[in-house]
Amino acid sequence: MCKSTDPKRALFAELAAVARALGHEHRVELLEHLAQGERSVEALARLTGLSMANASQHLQQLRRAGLLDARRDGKFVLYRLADDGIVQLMSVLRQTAERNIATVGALLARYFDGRDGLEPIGRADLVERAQAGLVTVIDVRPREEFDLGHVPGAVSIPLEELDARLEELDPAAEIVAYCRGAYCLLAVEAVVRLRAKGFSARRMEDGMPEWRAAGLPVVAG
Amino acid sequence: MCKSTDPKRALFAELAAVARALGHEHRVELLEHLAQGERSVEALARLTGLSMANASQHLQQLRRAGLLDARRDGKFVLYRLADDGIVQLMSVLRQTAERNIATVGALLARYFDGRDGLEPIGRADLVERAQAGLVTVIDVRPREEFDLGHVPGAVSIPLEELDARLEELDPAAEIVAYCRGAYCLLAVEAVVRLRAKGFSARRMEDGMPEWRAAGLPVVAG
DNA sequence: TATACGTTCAAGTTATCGCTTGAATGATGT
DNA sequence: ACATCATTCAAGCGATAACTTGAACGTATA
Repeated sequence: MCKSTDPKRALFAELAAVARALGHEHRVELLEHLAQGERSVEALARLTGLSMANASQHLQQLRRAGLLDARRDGKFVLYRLADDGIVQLMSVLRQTAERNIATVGALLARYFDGRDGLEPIGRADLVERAQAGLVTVIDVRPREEFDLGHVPGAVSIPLEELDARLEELDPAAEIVAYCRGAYCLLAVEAVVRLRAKGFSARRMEDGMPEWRAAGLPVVAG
Repeated sequence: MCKSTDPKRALFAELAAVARALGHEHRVELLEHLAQGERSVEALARLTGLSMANASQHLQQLRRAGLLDARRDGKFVLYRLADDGIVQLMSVLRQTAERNIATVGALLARYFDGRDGLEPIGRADLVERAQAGLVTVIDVRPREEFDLGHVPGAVSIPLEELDARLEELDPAAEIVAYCRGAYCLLAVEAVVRLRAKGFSARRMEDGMPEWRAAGLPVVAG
């Protein structure tokens, strides 16, 4: 039979340990933020609404599971994903959840279909049409995140500034908005507002982390 | 900002719930067995060494997470994976664990490198060479699992019978063995024994569940 | 109908997890 | 050296998960 049951068991235990690290709402949220780039504990605590001590503990748990790396920069400790493959792991987890959990489907239907009728545009299509000059790509995340890395050629228009900067956009071109990922609602909101103003707008599938994970070029600064 | 924080939180919670379902050694092992095909609670309890009540509870937990389906057949309740994509989820989880956890690498090194020097053969290569008649494919799992589904053209030689059935194998052909998956050691053991007898033997990458998940043909019965 | 068997349920114990609070550590700037 | 700030550690509480035991449920066989 499978000769040594010990190492098999140990492997199962390791897999379970990694899975358990993903097995908490707050840690999933932390990873979602960290998929954007490295962040300090304080920034993550603020973004998630967790106490510093609590955020720190969850981050250390993720680090112990091998999902995060930490480095010190001055008085801050910056965490980041240990590996770009972790985005893929989150993505597959999300797909599984979407397929299997009725409530997820319902949530998505409620918050996407009703607000954003059109299918999102795929990354490959987007690259093609952007090169042909057919689309204007806008990045609706906060400028801080834009600076850390964005789609080449994209214009930074944080959602708060969108209404004030409509005149910058070409009404003849199709506008494609993107933000942090499949479940970030920034881009959905942007599309809804743009359509209300008569623009032809769609959102890009997923968001920055998946773009990066797909090996597509990223511009920083 | 991201308009409603509620649905986002709910989504994180759902992802975490799925991950938490994978977050126990025994449930990972159960899924690994179920990747081979549907099994009764009794069979799974026997395979894993768990008590029936305990196995039942873990299975129900996996079912609640949407990872398993159950159906009744006579006095047995048969569980199976709710979705072939779950094999992919397990696979990505394994890859992440391998990349990130030193101990997993060490375990693999200890139990594979020392026993099975050659790289495993990829599925695409295997299909090609099998069609050209260059290799003999053997399935070293118990016959019960072979019957539930195997690689077309493969010969069922459970590991226990291998030594007694060496004369069936062509010493001139290359022999490729496969079993349940990347961490099943049946095929590794078979390769070691065959090489000791002078055969040219390798193992196939991964195993039956991944073959099935890759969309390659499967023969049953 | 009665019995056997596989499975699930319910209750109870032990261990672990998540969170808060308050103190300790480590780097920075005056 | 001192104060400041970001982070981590340590202790304690409440909640949840894992496992065992014994009983209940459903289905097939005598």
